[in-house]
Amino acid sequence: MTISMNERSRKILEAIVEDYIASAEPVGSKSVSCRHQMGLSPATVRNVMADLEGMGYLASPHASAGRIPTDKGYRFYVDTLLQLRPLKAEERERIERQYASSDRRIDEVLREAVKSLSRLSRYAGIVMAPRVEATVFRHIDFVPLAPGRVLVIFVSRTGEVQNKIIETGINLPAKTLEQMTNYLNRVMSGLPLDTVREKLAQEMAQAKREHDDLQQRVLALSGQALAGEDENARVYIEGTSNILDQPEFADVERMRQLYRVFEQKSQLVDLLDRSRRAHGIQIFIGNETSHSAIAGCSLVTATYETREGTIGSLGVIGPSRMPYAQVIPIVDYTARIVSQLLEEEYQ
Amino acid sequence: MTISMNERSRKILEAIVEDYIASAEPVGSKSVSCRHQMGLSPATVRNVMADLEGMGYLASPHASAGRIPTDKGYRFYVDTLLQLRPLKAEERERIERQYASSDRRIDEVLREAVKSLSRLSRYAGIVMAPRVEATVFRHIDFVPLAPGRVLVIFVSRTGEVQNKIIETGINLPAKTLEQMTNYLNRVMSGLPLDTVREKLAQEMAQAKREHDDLQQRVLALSGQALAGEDENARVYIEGTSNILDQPEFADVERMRQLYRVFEQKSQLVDLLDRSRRAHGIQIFIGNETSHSAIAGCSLVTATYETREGTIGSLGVIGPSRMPYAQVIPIVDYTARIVSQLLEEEYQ
DNA sequence: CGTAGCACTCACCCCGGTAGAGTGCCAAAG
DNA sequence: CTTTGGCACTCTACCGGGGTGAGTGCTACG
Repeated sequence: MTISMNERSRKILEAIVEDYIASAEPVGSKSVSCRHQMGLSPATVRNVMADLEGMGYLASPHASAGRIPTDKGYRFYVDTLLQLRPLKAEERERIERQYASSDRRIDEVLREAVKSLSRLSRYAGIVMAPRVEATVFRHIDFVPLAPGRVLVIFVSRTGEVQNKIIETGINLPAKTLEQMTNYLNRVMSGLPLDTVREKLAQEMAQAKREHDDLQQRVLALSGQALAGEDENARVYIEGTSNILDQPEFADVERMRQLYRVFEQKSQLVDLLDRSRRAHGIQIFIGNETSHSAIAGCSLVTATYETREGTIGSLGVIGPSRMPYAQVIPIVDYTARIVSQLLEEEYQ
Repeated sequence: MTISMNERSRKILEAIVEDYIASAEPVGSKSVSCRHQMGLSPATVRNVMADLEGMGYLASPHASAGRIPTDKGYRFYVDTLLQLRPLKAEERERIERQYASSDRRIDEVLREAVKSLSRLSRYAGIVMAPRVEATVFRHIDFVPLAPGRVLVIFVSRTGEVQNKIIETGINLPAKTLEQMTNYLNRVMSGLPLDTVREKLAQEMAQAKREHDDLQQRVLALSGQALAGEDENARVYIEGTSNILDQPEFADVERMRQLYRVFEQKSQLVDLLDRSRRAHGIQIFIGNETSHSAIAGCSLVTATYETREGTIGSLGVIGPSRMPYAQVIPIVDYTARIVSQLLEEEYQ
């Protein structure tokens, strides 16, 4: 009764995880010994399986069913057993084609990415857009809509447009707004947004000293327009109904829980944000997410980035019983393509 | 065996529909005769129920269950039996408060509306934004992003912002763009979008005659930017997971179908568009939608409008077994509030 | 025309029996 | 000491049957 993970145990764990991924049914000793002709009798496999269960890699739903992998089992599989199935040229091409028609603006690209992820993985695609803070100032514009109400439009270098209507209280003359537009566009262009914020604050202080009330107000406007947006609105999800086809979600209560999570998004924001802080591919399995509502689910994520650093993350969410060997390359390649498209925009 | 709908039959139909709405269980003759003490024995009620079934207002799931309303039954109930339960002052206030923080821009207002609808009805809220064609030109802006790529921003009178990146092929000088911006903003401001389109076409023709290639190109840009957007993107849905709580969706297959519809949206676009063409409250019950995927569901919609006419529609989607008496006033009042908020924007 | 009574019909639940899959353990073989 | 074959055991899933209860349809009567 070895308590170590020798070569044989690993092979058997691998076989079980892969069988279970393929069939969604508890795997028994016999099927392992037969289908993976490794010259071992069912009895031997049974012994090993008992060990693996003792070590926490497998669990049995009930006494006389086969075994299914635990979260720990999946983790071990993903970390040390998994052999990625690289994408075929035609698959890579298919991914690339997806973006051909897109207008290369970041939100367009991300929207295509989320569609592509869900279609290819047959699970739910999930993408988190960069925080506005991470963007670079390109252009600002004030459009007076009515006395006391101004629409502020802000464009980032990558062509993202943010806009906000601000109640100014008093009526700002169009002339002042125009002058201010020109000034800001000249001075701030090309600066990262946090720098822009600082500068605005400085200029406001100066305007105050000079008792230039009008200018102070317009600067305040700009500051408001650049204020951070709703975190949850930055998450795109698509293909959630794919997950409904999975047998593990035949249970209505679990579906409900999962859809609450999709609708609420905040837990996804949390995970994608954690992923963003890391680098490259990351995998959250089941309870590792520490969000019990998505127990039984895994998240495969990757970061997308430009040469100025990581700017966001994207991935796939599906049942823990997921063909990681295929999903990981899909997520990985999508992240690369997205990075590349955005990089081109940066010039 | 009367084949007419006399007062008594109507009362009984009403009782059955309301009991079924409240309980989600087939209602039997006894419970009708008891709970609605109308001085009739179960046997009499049975006779009437048999008639109602014969006329197609009721159906029995199987021989010895009670009866449930058919689509036709709901239709009759809604059209001639239903007594609306008007909103209490506090409920109206609660709806209004929802919009207090919104920035009154149309998409903000609609986003609040869809949230409010789903929260109040406890079903899914659904809102369709106006078509761009219905809006009035307010402002256009060109932001050169890179040589050969221009971001075109278009603002409607209500402060909606649409933007699009256009590949121009050749490099348009900033000067030309600026002149053109000024010109277009002067000439087009306040015109409805279809008029703007026509005018653009005229001006392009003229530029062509005058061999003013640059100007012709910029005009073409503007035209492209005003092109219609994706229909499906105009639909907001929220609170879909509310529907999962309904007992009629305990069946996984139906949930799947429904979620496919929510994700795909095109069928909803169709219904909301039909609703928009009508006036005021409209109710689609079950198969009346002629979309079999949402069988068993009803849609309560209303149009929102300004003094210039109907611009969009909003409503609630839930099971046909829906407390119409409460849902209809909610939808109605929401549409009024939205109309009013937008009207204020129009000045 | 309304009502009471009665036989009938299903869906639902609980039961017990069975088949099948898979395990755990043990003793024998390599 | 490891592997294997054998065997008893366990537990689930599946089936068929009887009982129960709700609700109906029909008929006869006031």
